[in-house]
Parts: sequence; structure tokens; C-alpha cells
Amino acid sequence: MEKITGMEAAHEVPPKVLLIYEAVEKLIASGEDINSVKVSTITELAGIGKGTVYDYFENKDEIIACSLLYQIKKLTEGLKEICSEKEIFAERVYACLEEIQKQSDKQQCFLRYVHVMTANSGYCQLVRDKMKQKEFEQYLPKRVFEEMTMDGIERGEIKKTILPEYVIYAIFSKLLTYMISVNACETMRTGSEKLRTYLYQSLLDELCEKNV
Amino acid sequence: MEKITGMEAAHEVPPKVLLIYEAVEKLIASGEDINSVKVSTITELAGIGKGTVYDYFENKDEIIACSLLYQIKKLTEGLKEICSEKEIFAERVYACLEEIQKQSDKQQCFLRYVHVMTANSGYCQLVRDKMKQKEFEQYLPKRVFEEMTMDGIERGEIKKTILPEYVIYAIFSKLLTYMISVNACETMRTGSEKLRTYLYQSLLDELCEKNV
Amino acid sequence: MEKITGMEAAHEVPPKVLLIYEAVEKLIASGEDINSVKVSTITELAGIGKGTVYDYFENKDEIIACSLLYQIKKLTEGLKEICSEKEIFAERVYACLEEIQKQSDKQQCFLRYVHVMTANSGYCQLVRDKMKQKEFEQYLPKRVFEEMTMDGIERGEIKKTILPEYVIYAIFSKLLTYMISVNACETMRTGSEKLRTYLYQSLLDELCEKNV
Amino acid sequence: MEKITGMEAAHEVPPKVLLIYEAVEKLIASGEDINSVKVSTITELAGIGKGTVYDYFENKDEIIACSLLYQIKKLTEGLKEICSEKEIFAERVYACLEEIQKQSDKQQCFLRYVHVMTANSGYCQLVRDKMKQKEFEQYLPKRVFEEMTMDGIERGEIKKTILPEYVIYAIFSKLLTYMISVNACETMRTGSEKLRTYLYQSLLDELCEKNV
DNA sequence: TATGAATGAGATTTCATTCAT
DNA sequence: GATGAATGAAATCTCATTCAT
Repeated sequence: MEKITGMEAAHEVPPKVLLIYEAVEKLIASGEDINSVKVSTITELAGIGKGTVYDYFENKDEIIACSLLYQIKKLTEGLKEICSEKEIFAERVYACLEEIQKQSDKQQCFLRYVHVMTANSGYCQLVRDKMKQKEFEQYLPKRVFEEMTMDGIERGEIKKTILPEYVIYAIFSKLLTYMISVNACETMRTGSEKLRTYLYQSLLDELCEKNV
Repeated sequence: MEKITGMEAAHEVPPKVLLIYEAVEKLIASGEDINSVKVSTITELAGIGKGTVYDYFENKDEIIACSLLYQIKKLTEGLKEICSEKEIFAERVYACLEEIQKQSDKQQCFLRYVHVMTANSGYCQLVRDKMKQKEFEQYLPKRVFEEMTMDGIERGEIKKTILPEYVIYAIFSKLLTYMISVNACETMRTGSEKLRTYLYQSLLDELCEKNV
Repeated sequence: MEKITGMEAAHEVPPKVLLIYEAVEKLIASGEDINSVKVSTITELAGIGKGTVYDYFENKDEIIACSLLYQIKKLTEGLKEICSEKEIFAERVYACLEEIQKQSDKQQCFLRYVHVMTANSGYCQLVRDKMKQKEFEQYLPKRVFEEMTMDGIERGEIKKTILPEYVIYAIFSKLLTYMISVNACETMRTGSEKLRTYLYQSLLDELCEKNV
Repeated sequence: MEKITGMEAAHEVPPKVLLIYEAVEKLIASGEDINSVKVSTITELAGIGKGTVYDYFENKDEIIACSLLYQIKKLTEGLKEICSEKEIFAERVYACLEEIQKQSDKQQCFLRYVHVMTANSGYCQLVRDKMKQKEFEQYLPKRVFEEMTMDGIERGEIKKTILPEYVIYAIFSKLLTYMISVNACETMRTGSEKLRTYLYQSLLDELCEKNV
């Protein structure tokens, strides 16, 4: 049988593979360490036979890598959806920050993304390799921010002095700040609500024309 | 024998343990995944017997956790040193960005730090637990940034509207954005030099009083 | 459905079973180890469904055993054909040696035959059991050599001092020596052509009356 | 730890490895199929831990291949020993035939040798590759026959018309005939005793000067 | 004290066989 | 009848940890 590559569109994913992806997602959400999760734990949670995963995936690293790519795809789709509901750049940014905080699952996903980008484990390298493939480009969260920026520039919402390609770094960096702060908020005296508002404002100050 | 706790001052670390720490550092620097590094690989590189590590450490997680804490200690000391050579907040921030890029080993160390803060592996939890202990507080890189910030506020270099506790996250997230971009996005259109300048500028814009 | 027993005459073999037999033959010829060949590899090569073989065969061992019996049947038929074209014992022996070298497929088949007679794997025992059955006697290569010998004795071509039952082993062992030498000893100093001539001559010297 | 290559001299073989070799030998002697023998069966019989074999061998195929090479080494040494006790070519040949029949273990070993030379399994290919290495040349049974022949030619025991390099094939072929016949002797009317005598005589007739 | 050979629990992976379609 | 996705028992292999030397 043809193996899963992680490049499949959401509707192309076979039902059993979906069960696997969902099992991995649940395990991550429940705080398990992906690296030390057993294949048998995944299959048990997915309610399928242990051998079945090997019909679809080459090995354990592929299982995890493809599961993460699926989560990234879903995140991207979620953000696309959210952005399509807003018209103004500022609102879109805020909606993203809001969305990410609202759903703790997606928080995990975002942190996972950072984790993956900074690690050398077998599956992390694999995820990065797959993300670099042309086929996957359309599923990158980066794309959402890029489009958001293009629109913003076109409408004159974003400062003319800013290099368009930096906008994405600015947004990314703020999101990162937010995520880390929220994650570390036990030790932070300020609430996440207040912080979000502050971050949102400082991001807009940095990127947007004042009168907008 | 009393086991190593990771709270030891640099000069208290026994010579064999230092060999272990250095071996782990080399392995990380060479791109190995800490999680899947074998104890025997570490001891071979350290040039000591496999059983010896168990004279000093309880188990593998402790070996890795303490090695990382040692790296964090060294990073903190390095940053302290750098900051002590500069007087102005802006210069200090820039020196940190510069220092980190200059030394790829420290890049790895920084990313490793982030990785540890966002993962759930046995050793990551351990590192976090140990970092929360009072004894370790003095070795936290956060402290460097906090002191830098305190100084900056005192001297009026930093905007008054900014939440003091937020400054550290802002610096931290800029560093992270830079690291991830440089590390993961070889496909980046802009050079890392230019990106560093941009991030540095945007950070100062955000944090500092304009006339400074 | 009635399962295949391996005793079927060539024209009784169902078309799907023939596809299976041919697939196994190809795999052996291509240097695969029968023992470690997967059922799925056989069915894929045969171009049939994996479940289909279990309509015809009890289990994997039966698949392989019957495939080999089929090859033995074909070998026997081939040798019969060749012998029927020659009248003299010496010529028949030479023709067999020649035939076997000419067709590398049959070389493989001959070696496979030896392999099966000297191994203890499940399928080997099975092949031997089936070969001992009365129904299969007519398909044994041994029969060709026996008849060849009977004819030779009758015509006074073979030495009278020789044990008749030994003749077949003598022929067989020369063939085997030749096959093993050609197959395994690429480092042989003498060419296979010369070796064949030598073995042929020594066999005739041993078995035949000198003036013949 | 440095892995076993199969090229070790008998006295260099570590004690645990010797236990493994002996276990494999026992399993073969007891009629087990090497291919389907489990690693755990070997280690249990050897009385060592399952993981221990992987300290010495790369994988299962290496375990089996090296065990067989060890048997070949022992066979060669045994034959060398026997030959050193006889002075005349004819006696040496006879002693070899006798020795091989006397020890059923060595019969197994001889058939195993044929098996290995005619199969494509992972371990068979491995054995052949290792036998071709220069380091192993000294342990090949072929060497015993070659030396036997050199001596025989020097002493004028062997016919001058015979190519020296064929003598080994003649001996090998007779041994093979004998082994196959004995193995198949259930169906043979003549006893192995009588057959041996006959084979011995025919071999001497073929190779030796008549007056010797 | 230091060692590294030995261990075995437990992980990954394979693949013959089944059975719903 | 034919299929091939699904299974899970059983195999191979790993490696943290122990302990005799």
C-alpha cells in the first residue's frame, strides 16, 4: 500500500490515519512527551491494531511528523477562516491572538511548532524537511500572515517604511512573546488579558499607520 | 556517594562530571538530539566508564538535566560579562544579539533552552523543576535581562508606559524570532545581518524613549 | 474449495495458481531467498489479490512447496525431452550437463532442489513429504536418470562392476559439483567450460566401458 | 564494543561467543531450521541474556553466519589433524571419508556447507562473502584438500595426466556423492559401509597411479 | 573508585492470515 | 470468487542500569 507522506489534503486523509492523527493530538494535549510516546499507546488510543500504522507509515518518526504536519495544516486553515471573517489588518491580527489564546489545543500546537523548529530529533528534522517541500507550502501558517500583510499594504493600513517581509517576523515575534508569557504566566503578575491588549497595541503601533 | 544536583557552583563541579557536561555540550552542538543520545555515547565521548556516571547521577534524565543547567549557568555568566562591559540599555541588547549570533554554540544553547521550556520529556520537566529552586535563581539568564531592564528604567531609557515585567519577554521573543528565523529558514530572502538590524531597531522603538 | 496439493498434472493447474507458480519462479531466479519472501511479494508479482492464494493453498509453506514441486515437474519433463532425443548414455549425460548450464533458470531450479533436500525449513520437509508420495513418483528427476541408467546397462554401455543404484548418485554429484563450482567459486582459476568437459570425462571414465 | 567478524582465530573467540556458537551448533544438530530459529532460543540455550548477542553481533544474520564459519573452521582443523596423522594420499582420502561418516555432527556440517553454497538467504550470502575474504582463506576446507594434493603430486602418487586443480573437484564430488547417498540411504538398498569402500576405490582409480 | 560486560524489560517492527466488502 | 485493509502474535533489537571485578 502507498504510504502517507504528510502532503495529503485534509479530505484525502484515510479514516484510520485520521484516527491516528487524533490520537497523537490528544496525547500531546494531555501533556505527554511526543518523543517517548509508544506506538502501542497511539494505536490503543486510536482504537486500531498496532500493525495498522505500519500499513500507512514507514516508521514511528513518520507517524509523529505527519501528525504534526496535520496539526499545522489545521492551524493554518483555522487562521485562514478567522481572517476571512475580518476585513481590516488590525482586526485580523487581534483575532489571531484571541483565537490562539481561546483554544488551549492550538496553544499546544503553536508551542509544538516552536519546539519542532528548534530541535534535532528524528521527527523534528523530518517535519522541517517536509515543510520545505513545495507541496506543503500552501499549508504553512506563514502564508496566512503573508496574505494578511499583502492586503494590509494594498489598503494602506501598514506603514510604508516597513519592509513587507519583516511584517511577518513582527507578527511572529509578538505571537511568540504572547505564548511564552502566557506559558510562564504563573510567575507573571500581570494577567494574560491585559498582556494581550498591550501586545496588540504595541504591534499595531509598530506596523500600522497611526490614523488607521 | 552524594549525587550531583545541578545546583553546584562552577568551581564545585568534580572533574569527571565536567567531562560529562562537556560531552553533552559537544553532542548538542554537533546536532544530536539530546533525547535519543545514549548514555554510552556520552561516556565514550567523555572518555570515562559507563558505570561512572551512575556514581554521580541518579539516572539519564539527571545527567541531561544537569548538563543543561550547567550550560544555562555558563550562558548567564557570559551575558552578565557582556552587559557589564556596556552602560546603555540599547547597547546591551544589541551586544546580546550580536554575541548570540557570533557564537553558534551559544545559539544552540539558547534554542536548547527554549526547547526545554516548551517540552514535556522527563528531563525537560526536571530542568524546569530545578530552575524553579531558589538555589538556582542566581544562574537564570532571565536575571540578566531583569537587571538590564531595572537599570534601563532607572536611567529613563525605557518608556514609562511599558510594563516592566514585559520587557524581558519582549527581548526574549526578539532573540527567539531571530534564532528560529536564522536556524530554520535558510530560504529567507533577507540576510540574517539585515534581519538582526531590523529586529534590534523594532525592539528599541518599542521599548526605548525616542530621544535616547 | 478443494485446495491445491502439488500432485496436479501441469494441465490441471488453475490459471491463478499458474500465476503464483510463475511469480515464485521469477523471485527465485532473481536471487531472492524463498524462505524470507513475503506472501504479499508473491501475490503482487503474480498480479492477484493477497487473499486469493488462501483460496487455493492452506498456508505459505504449501504455496512454496507446491511451487517447487511444479518446477521439479518441469525440470523432469525437460530432461525427459532431452534424453528422448539422444540414444547413447554418454550423450544423454552430456546433454543434461549442457542443458543445465545453458539455462540459468534451470540452474537455479537444480540448486533449489538440492537446497530443499538438505534443509529443515517447514516448506522443505513438506516438499520432501510430497515427493515421497506415490502420485508424485512419475515427476521425479531421479526417474530420468534411472531410466537412462537402465538403458545404459541393457546396452552394455555401463561397466558391469558398478552398483546400478550408485550410478544415479554419481551423475547427480557431478552435476552438483559443477553447479556449486560455477555458482559459488567465481574465483575459480579454470573456466567453467573446461571444468564441465573434465567432469563429463571423469564421469564417463568411471561409469562406462572403455571401448564404448 | 568491537563486534565479532567471524575472522577470529579459535583462541580469540570470547567465552560468551563460544556459548552462542555451541548453541547454534546444537540447534542445527537437533534438526532445527537455522533460518527460523529465534534469537531468544539461541540465547536461552547458550544460557546468556538476550541482549548479550547484540553486544557481539550486529544482527541475527551475523550471529548465524559467524556460527557457521566457526563450524567450517573446526571442520578444517579436524581434517588437518587427521591428514597430519597419515602420510599417504590414499590413506588421507579414506580417513576423511571415514571421519565424516563417523561423526554425524560433521555430516550436518558438511550438508550445511552445501546448503549455504546454494542458497540466497541473508546469512548464506553473508557466509559466502566472509569466506571470500583473504583473512578467512586459511580456514577453508578446500585448503586441506589442496595441500593433500600438492603432497600427492610431489610424491608421484597422483596420475600425471590429471590437472592438479581438478583433484580437489574430484574429491569434493565424491564426498558429495557419499553424503547425499548416506542421507538418502533409507531408499538405498546398499549399506553405507559398502558404498564408502566402493567410492574410495573409484576415487583412487581416478586419481592415483596404479602401482601405488 | 572506576569499569564495562551483561542484562532483560520493553520498544519497534514484521507479516501470515482473516474477513467484510 | 476475489480482494486488500486490518490485525496482533511474535519476532528483532535497544539501551538504561547493574554489579562483579
